[in-house]
Amino acid sequence: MAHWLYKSEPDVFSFDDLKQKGAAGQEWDGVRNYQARNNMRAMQVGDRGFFYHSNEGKAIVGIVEVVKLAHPDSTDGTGQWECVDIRAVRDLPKPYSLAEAKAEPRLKGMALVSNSRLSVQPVTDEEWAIVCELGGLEP
DNA sequence: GCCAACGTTGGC
DNA sequence: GCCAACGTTGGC
Repeated sequence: MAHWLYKSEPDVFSFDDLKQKGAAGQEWDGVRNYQARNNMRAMQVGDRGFFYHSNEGKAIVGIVEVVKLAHPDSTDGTGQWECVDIRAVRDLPKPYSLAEAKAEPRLKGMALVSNSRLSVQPVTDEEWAIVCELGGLEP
């Protein structure tokens, strides 16, 4: 099962906001970047991902799960943009900051560190395990 | 608030 | 199809 990372400015839409949406989750709309869209097209229902707060917080704060395959973005009039729906699974017990990720040699290749502008990123299994562990989750 | 990095646009 | 100009993102 593949892993992902979603970025959001908490001022606009935070992990708490996603938790409010409950089990049905939230359409991850508004993404207007081809790479990010392609990543979402590759997602399967049940794929887990990290939820990252940009600007304010700058940390991975929670775990999310894909609940609906990529479909046309309802906020898009052109039909060329798609998105998945995601739901909140749980908080990361210890939010894992960008500064920590940058200082962790094993995460040098992580997209969050090396390509910070991509809003929906793939996460390798190894990166997933490292961040979960350092974020205080049981293996 | 500044600016570097990146993606997109549009003229040629 | 190249590339300069522009807009946006996001860290600092």
